[in-house]
Amino acid sequence: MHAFEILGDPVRRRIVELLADGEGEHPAGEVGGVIQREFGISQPAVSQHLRVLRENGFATVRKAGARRLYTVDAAPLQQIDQWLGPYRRFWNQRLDALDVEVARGKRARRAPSSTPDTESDTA
Amino acid sequence: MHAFEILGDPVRRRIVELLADGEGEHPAGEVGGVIQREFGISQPAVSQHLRVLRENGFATVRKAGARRLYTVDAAPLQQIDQWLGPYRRFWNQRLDALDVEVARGKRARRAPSSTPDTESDTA
DNA sequence: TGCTTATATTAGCTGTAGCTGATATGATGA
DNA sequence: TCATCATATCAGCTACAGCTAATATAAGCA
Repeated sequence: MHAFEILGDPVRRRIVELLADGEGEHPAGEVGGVIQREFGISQPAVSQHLRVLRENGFATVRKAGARRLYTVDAAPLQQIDQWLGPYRRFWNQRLDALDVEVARGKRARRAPSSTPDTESDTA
Repeated sequence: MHAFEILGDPVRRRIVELLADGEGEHPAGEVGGVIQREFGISQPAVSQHLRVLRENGFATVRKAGARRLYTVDAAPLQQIDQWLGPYRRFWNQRLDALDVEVARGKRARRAPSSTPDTESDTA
């Protein structure tokens, strides 16, 4: 199941956001409570979404007594980030021309930028 | 309809890839042919996917005689890129810790993040 | 004019994702 | 040992995404 498909669901997207909020682990109930309030869905529904996230590498669980502590795993997100790679040129080429220095955070020491593009396609 | 949902479908994902391949415009039939071969679906199916992409800002069309020339529009992709923003720390901090010096080519001495949580939950 | 080519639209079918209610599992405290 | 949390699982329902076959639209060509 592709990462995009997983995040296609707004509930799962929100769960990932909640899991990534703050550092470290979040008990299922904590996240679940928020989701149930925000989306008006039942506890099993949330649990099923958590399962999908688990089974697809978006989260890992650890048992702590009766609780299940969830941690977000960013690997699939990074995968999306990589898929996005080739398309960045579409909005980067504008930035390049206009204000690459500003975008970088004024860290330009000198302005040598002799080779701004590694591959110049002449297509 | 959220960008993730659009790209959740493998056919649409592939269409976006094909549209972004090379520079500029692609006739519907060209893309459609590839898709039909790769996925074994009908022409209307492709056309419907193209419609979804159109209506959600992933592509624009121009009529050229009997042809429809499609161009990818990266705006929704950029939106995803932005959504991804907060999660980059997960794979960037590893880079930071491990080989930021290698990557940057010089030694960057970072102060340890003394305030990890900006907002304490008082809700 | 009519045939063909390129593409879109429509109507209708079907599989399945996501939901709920009920229930299982297992830790916890009295 | 039992009642009670915390969470997961299961069975079954339903809406809808994506498909196809048929057809519409419109341009190109003889």
